[in-house]
Amino acid sequence: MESRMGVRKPREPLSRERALAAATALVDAEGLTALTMRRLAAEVGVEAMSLYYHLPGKEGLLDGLAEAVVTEILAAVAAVDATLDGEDWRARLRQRFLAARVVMLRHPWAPALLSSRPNIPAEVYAYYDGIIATLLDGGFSYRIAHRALHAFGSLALGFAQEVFRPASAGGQADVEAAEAELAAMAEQLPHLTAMVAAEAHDAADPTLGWCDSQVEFEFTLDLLFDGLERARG
Amino acid sequence: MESRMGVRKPREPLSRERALAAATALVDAEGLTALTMRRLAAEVGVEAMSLYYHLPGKEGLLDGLAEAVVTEILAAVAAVDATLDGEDWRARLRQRFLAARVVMLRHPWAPALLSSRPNIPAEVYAYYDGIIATLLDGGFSYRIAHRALHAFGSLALGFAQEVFRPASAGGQADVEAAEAELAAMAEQLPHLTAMVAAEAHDAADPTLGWCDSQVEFEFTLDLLFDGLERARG
DNA sequence: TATGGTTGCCTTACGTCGTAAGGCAGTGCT
DNA sequence: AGCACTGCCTTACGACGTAAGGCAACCATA
Repeated sequence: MESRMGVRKPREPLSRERALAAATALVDAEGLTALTMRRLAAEVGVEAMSLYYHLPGKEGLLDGLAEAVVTEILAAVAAVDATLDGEDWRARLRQRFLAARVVMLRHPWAPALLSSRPNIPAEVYAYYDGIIATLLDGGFSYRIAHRALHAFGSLALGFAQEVFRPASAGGQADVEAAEAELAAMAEQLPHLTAMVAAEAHDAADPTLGWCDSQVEFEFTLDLLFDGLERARG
Repeated sequence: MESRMGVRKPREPLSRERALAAATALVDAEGLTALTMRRLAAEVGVEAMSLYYHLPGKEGLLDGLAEAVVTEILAAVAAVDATLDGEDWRARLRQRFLAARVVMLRHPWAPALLSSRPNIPAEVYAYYDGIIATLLDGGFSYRIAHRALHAFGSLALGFAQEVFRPASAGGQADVEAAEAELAAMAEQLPHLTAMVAAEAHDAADPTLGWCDSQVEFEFTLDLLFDGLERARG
């Protein structure tokens, strides 16, 4: 027996999801700089400090936003991928990237947000796992799959920072946390973890951007040079 | 006859250059978030508001920082390029990129800074002009040179934002200002301006990142796919 | 030598930001 | 009845960028 005293619902109680949805709408409409705690609070009809009951602070809010975008990308990619059963790796990868791009165009602030986040959202790993899976399915070795990921750069998520690794500014703890997190969901990222294992990176670098070694850089360089030479006409 | 009354110079009077040098040192040591007007002022032994005599505000400070990094890149690139007279385009481009990368590794904050600037520093145009010159010298058409620039992405300046164009948030004025600026130094950017003219972009898009059209995106995609296919082994 | 403008730095103050600390009404469980 | 918890609020603090204005030292000119 639920209480049903008023025809007017006084207010549904606000949740992390509602807050994040409002934040996304705000940022879509007015850009990242418009997103302040007070402003978002006003947007959902609440005072600033009330947000802290549902979100762990501004950074947590931004993390949530980033997570939400990647989730949206994940969904879009999964949708197109499901329609491409018979296709080869090129067609599949192409459609994946194009689908991700559509989401990015809907949220132009996403690349800047993602590249500014000190810790990589967990969903990003899942996204990359799907790319790796497609490559492996296409007959690529772990090594080339790895290098391909680097080479794709900004085509995958709309941004790329070859040199800069935000985690490097965050100290050792963040790296360890990222490692632990990655290990925790290893069975959900079979291809990624297998690739990392196969590549046998130094233990300190188990994510996907830090191994910005000279060799990755030059591999991409040569890939592009070769392609351009052929296109020179 | 200059006045020379004291053995002790009371203080040399602080300049834009000294302020920018201090800012660079600060950011190298403690990251972009440590750069505040008050902190920088303290660093050069002055009160915060005194900085406004030499710099037009925080944004102007960041612009100056960005300009300084690109200038450093420009110098490094010019130095190596001078030693590569007989080499082909591949070797020259490679050394250019690697030289730029060294500077980036010295200033890990540079990609984030550059990608966050609402207006592209003028020096960036000069940098791209040099790349285009190398490509043209290597026998490339303006069209392929243009697409090559897009394909290089983050290899050139350490970052790339395929979708996001900061200027889009800045309104019309910024685009016009950029156009005017570019036109003003057209004779210093012969290859860039020639390429833009040859490509006949829509008048609204004369810079280097905005033409992030589907075709550029897919060109890069195919370039990489072709290269990867050959590397598949 | 007196004077007035310019240069370089300072003090004070305002509005905005994120958020710590604590209050207070409503709900549900014991 | 009592109490804990939930969800929101008020107040307040320190840090930020910067507008407004003051003040001393310098310099050129009369």
